[in-house]
Amino acid sequence: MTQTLDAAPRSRRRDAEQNRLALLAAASAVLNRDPDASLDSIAAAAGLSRRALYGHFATRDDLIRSLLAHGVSRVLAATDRVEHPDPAALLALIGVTLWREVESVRVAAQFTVRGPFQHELALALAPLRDRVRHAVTVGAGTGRIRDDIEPGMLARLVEGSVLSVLDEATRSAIDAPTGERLVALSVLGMLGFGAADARALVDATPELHR
Amino acid sequence: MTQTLDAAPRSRRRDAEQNRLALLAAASAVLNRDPDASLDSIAAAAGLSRRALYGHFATRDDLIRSLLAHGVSRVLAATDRVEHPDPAALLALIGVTLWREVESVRVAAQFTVRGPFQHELALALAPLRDRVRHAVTVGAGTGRIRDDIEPGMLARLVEGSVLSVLDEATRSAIDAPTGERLVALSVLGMLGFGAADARALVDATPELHR
DNA sequence: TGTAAGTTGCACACGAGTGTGCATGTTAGT
DNA sequence: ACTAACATGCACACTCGTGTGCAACTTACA
Repeated sequence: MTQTLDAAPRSRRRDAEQNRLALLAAASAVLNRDPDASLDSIAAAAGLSRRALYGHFATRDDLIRSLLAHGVSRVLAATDRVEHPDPAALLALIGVTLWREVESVRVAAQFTVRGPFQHELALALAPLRDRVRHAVTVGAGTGRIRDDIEPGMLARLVEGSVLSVLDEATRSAIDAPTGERLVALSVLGMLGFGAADARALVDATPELHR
Repeated sequence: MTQTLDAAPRSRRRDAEQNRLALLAAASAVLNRDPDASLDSIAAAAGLSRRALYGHFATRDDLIRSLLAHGVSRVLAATDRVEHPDPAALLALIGVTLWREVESVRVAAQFTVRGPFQHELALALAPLRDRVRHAVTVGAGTGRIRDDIEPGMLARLVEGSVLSVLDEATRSAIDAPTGERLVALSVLGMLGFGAADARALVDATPELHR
C-alpha cells in the first residue's frame, strides 16, 4: 500500500504531458503555414504518430480548441500587463506585445475568420478588442489620435495593420527589433501620426524602443 | 448547303458563354467567403448543376485558373490607367482603384498565399507590385514618403493595408465613397502622412475625393 | 420544326482525411 | 523487474469532394 487503500490507478506519466505540449506546439507551427493541414502532418511535426495524437485529443476540433485556448490565454496575459497613459503609445505597445506572440496571434487570427470557432473566439478576444477600441476613442477625444475615421472602424484597421506586419514577418524572416519597430510605426501611421511624429514617439518611449 | 461544303458543326450556343460567366462570377463570390468551397456550392450559386460545370471547366484547377486570369487582367487593366505625378497620390489612387475591384483583388490575394498558383500569380501581379515599389522608392527619395522603412518592405506593407480595408469591407458592408476614403487614408498613413496632411491631400485630389 | 448544343440526374471509381479497435511493442515509475 | 501508461502500426468504416460515363430531357438556332 503505497498510496491509497484501494486500486491505486498510477498517475499520468510525465512524458505524456510533454508530448501533449509538443503536439500543441507542432499544431501552432504547422497550422500557421497551412490552416487546414492534416492531423498526420501535425503529429509527424511533433515526432508522434497520428494514432498517438488521438490519445491526447479526442478529435481535430478538440486539438484546435485547446490550441486556441492556449494561444488566447497567452495573448491576453501578455497584453494585460501593458499600460500607458498615452493612448497612442498604449496601442503601439499592444501591437509590439502581439509581435512577441506572433504564432499564437496568427493562429487565432486565422480562426476568427474561418472555421466553426469564430464566434467563440471573438468572445474570448473581446476584452482585448474593447481595450483597443477604448484607447482609440479616448485618443480621438483628446485629439491625440485622428478623428476622421469612426473609432470602431479605426480600431479594426489598427488590428488589421498589426496582422499585416505579422503576415509579412512570417513570409520574410524579420528580426525582433525591426519587427517591433515596424509594428509600432504601422500602428501609429494608422492612428494618424506622421512619419516624424511616429519616430519621435517611438524614440521617446523606452518600452517601444528597447 | 448553308455554310461550308462539309459538315457544318453549328456554332456554340449563346447561353453557354453566359453560363460560363455566371460560373466565374459565382466562383468569385463564393470563394471570397470560403476559399475552399466545393464545386457543388459554386455551381449552385450560378444556378447550375455540378455536372454542368464540368461542361465549361475541365477541373477545379481549370476553373480557378480562369477565374484568376479573368481577375488579374481586370485589376491590371484598371490600375494601368492610373497615373499621377505625386507618388503618394499615385499610391492612394491605385489603392482606390483596387477598392473598385474588391472581389477580384481579394480572390487573387487569397491565392497568392495558398494553393498551387502562388508563383504563377505572383508573376502575373509583378508589374503592379513593381510599380508600387517604384513609387515608394521615388517618394522616399524626394522626401514625400517616409524613408525610415526600407522601400521593399514599405511597398508590401502598403499592399497589406489595402487588403486590410478590403477585408474589413467584406465583413461590414461599407459604401463606395467611405470605402475609397478609408483606402486612401490607410495608404497615406502607412506612407508616413499625418492625419491632417492625408486629409488635405485627399481633398485636394479630385480623383480621390469625388 | 428538326437537330445539335447544353443541362440534368444518377451511377460509379477514386483519393484523402477522420475516427476507432486491437494486438504488439516501449518506456516510465515503483 | 514488474506493471501500467503510452506509442505504434495496421485494419476498417465513414465522410466528402473530385472527376467521368451515360441516358434522358430541354432549349437555342438555322
